[in-house]
Amino acid sequence: MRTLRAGASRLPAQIQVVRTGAGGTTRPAAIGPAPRDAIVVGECVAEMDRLPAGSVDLVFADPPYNLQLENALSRPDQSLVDAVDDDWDKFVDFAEYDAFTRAWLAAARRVMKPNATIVVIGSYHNIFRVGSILQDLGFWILNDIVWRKTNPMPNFRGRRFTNAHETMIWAARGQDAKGYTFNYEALKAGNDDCQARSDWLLPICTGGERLKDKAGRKTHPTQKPEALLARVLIAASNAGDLVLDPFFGSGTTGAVARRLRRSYIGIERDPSYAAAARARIAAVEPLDDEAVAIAPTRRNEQRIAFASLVETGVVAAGERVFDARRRHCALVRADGTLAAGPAIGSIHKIGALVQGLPACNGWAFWHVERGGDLTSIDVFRADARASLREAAGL
Amino acid sequence: MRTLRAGASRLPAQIQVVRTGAGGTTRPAAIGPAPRDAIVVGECVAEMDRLPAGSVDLVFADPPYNLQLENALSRPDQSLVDAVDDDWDKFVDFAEYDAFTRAWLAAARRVMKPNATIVVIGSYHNIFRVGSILQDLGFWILNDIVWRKTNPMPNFRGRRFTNAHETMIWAARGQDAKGYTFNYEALKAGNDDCQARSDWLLPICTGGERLKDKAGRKTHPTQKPEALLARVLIAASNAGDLVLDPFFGSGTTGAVARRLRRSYIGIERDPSYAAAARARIAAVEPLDDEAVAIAPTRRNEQRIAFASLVETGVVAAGERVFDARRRHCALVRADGTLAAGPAIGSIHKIGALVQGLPACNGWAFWHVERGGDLTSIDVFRADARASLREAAGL
DNA sequence: GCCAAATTTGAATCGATAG
DNA sequence: ACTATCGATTCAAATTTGG
Repeated sequence: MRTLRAGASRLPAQIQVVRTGAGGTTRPAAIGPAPRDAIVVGECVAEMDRLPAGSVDLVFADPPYNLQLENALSRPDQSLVDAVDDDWDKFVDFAEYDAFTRAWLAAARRVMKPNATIVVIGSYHNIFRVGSILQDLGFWILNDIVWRKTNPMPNFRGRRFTNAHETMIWAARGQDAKGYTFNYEALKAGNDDCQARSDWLLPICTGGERLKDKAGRKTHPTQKPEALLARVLIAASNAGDLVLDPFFGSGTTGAVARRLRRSYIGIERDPSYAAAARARIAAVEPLDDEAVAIAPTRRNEQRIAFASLVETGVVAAGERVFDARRRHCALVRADGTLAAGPAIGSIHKIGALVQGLPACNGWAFWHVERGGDLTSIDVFRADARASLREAAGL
Repeated sequence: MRTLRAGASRLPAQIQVVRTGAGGTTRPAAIGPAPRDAIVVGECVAEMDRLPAGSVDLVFADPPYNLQLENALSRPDQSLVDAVDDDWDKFVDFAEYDAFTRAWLAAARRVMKPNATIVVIGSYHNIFRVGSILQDLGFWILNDIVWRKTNPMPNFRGRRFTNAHETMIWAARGQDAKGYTFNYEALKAGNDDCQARSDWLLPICTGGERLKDKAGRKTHPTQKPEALLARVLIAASNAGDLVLDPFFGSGTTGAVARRLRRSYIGIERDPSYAAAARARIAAVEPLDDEAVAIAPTRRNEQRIAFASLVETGVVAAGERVFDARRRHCALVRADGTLAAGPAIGSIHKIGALVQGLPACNGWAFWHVERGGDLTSIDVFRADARASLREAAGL
């Protein structure tokens, strides 16, 4: 349970709902600056075509699964399973589903920034079509991610394995897009300092989180858990980023985006879903900046030159550096290079040379003698960074 | 360890190796009764075309994955990863891979009995192509099954999630094939009387099971674990059934089939792989008829990430954690890290930092306020474990 | 011989930047 | 588009080496 704090009740005035004309048929034009924190009622391809190219940082899509249910399914006690039988999940054949998929993925790709990524969730009914078309359109798959459900619906007929997972495909806009957002360090720190895997274990959406009408019927048949979206947004976006969800449904993406201080655009063709999403998001309290700011990573830390350690005397010119087991050693020169026999070069080059390797991280490899023990030169780099931060008033 | 029993040492006289003419180009004809317990050296499409239609009970296929590796990958210690760079995994583009896939799947479909099923394993590189083509050819997908690896290769660059699983697609010959084999009760009985799920946790193939040459080099780059094949054969075939593997490789399918008293046909185009498979299978001791039952693995999967407690709201992002005597405190961030002043890191790292210690068990150290009192976060971890066990039906 | 420590390895579409 | 440089990056399990 989340409790309200001071300021919690302020309304999200920035939430807008844009409506297409009745019928919601194709209607291009628009292409101003992309709206932020908006729900658009309309067809997703037409509405994406109205957004400016290269404007969103992340796409999360939960498209129709193209379930092929021919008969009603009943439980062993003869009660009826409330299956997905909505019009939006009816496709005549694979060709039609493929054409639909190609259209919305192409539209999504246009509005993605060059370094944006896309996450599409699906089941075996549709995910192979989606994955193939993603590849055909030039997307570059980064991972397929398995959402393992702690509490899946059992297989009542006993003719298959319990369908206990869904699959997400995470893809960059293209093979050359190397600068995509992946908050590796944050995910690792949140996972007992162990790198995050491609299989995620999470419960399905139930209980108080599941939207229901007054009669207790679920508002949307495939509402995704907020925990799933939270992990997606934390992994592949930063605070302030713009997240597009072309199949907004009950608005889980918007609710989590607002809580994590991302902006969102949700496109939904059913006005009643859009209304439910709007009310839901309005009740969300964004987290404090501090709770969602990007964790600093080693990648974006201040660079320290080994030469500056020598200049300041932290490591003395003329002393010797060793590897952790004293199998190799080298001489520190006044200009911040090392000498090993006739060879002179950077801490990395000489580290690689003495080991006969193509490369080496000299910061991790070399140590100096302090009080009889060996101390990694990386310790002195960390000290230098700390004093730099202090000097900067942090 | 399997011990030899009376009659155990009889040689598998029925193992035959059939060879195509040199070059192994297309060579139809044949179509007598299907061979049993045979390894055929040749191209899989041509060799399948020589088998009679409707003759096999199960197809297991581990086709080339179409990896598209451009550069060498080295570990942090500069050792080189032995990547798959074999000729059989070279395709110029997706179109060529698709044509190849369509050809072998169509050939396999012809030789399947009406109620036969097929299992194809792959990774995100190829599985979406395979799944789409299966559907296009009229196969009816029954499940996608996730093989979760207990010991996957880590992601060395920190740019993606650890690729910790592979995907199998299990499909019937067509939508109308209702009489396929699925040993539901056996799987359930072997799984603590709990329905078998679509996610399987198994180690990769290492140790004594991994075939190696005299120099210690692995015989085949992608040898699958026998436990995986055993579960497939137990689930989708019966003793005496004929199992076809068109990409036989090191012969895992044949070895497990022989042990579980199924017959097999293995097609392999590389004579040296076929020879290794033949020797391997000859050493396998078939189980007693009654012993052909299930040995399920339920491994400890108790690891709970602090991030998952935050995602599910058990611990709220934005709240504060304290040590038992409230001498230290930190802020819970949405990604499951803690913030103490400017420092951000895991529960362990920040616990160590605030105490000025080199290490700290964050689970034991940190507490949250609940009803005015402090509760150890380890209590919530224990709760999460308990509900996991419950969800697993234990 | 036994236990501890060190080493090896696995289907991988795995950098950024300056010049 | 290319090269050279800097320096960032790993988990589980089996096997080998050392004490």
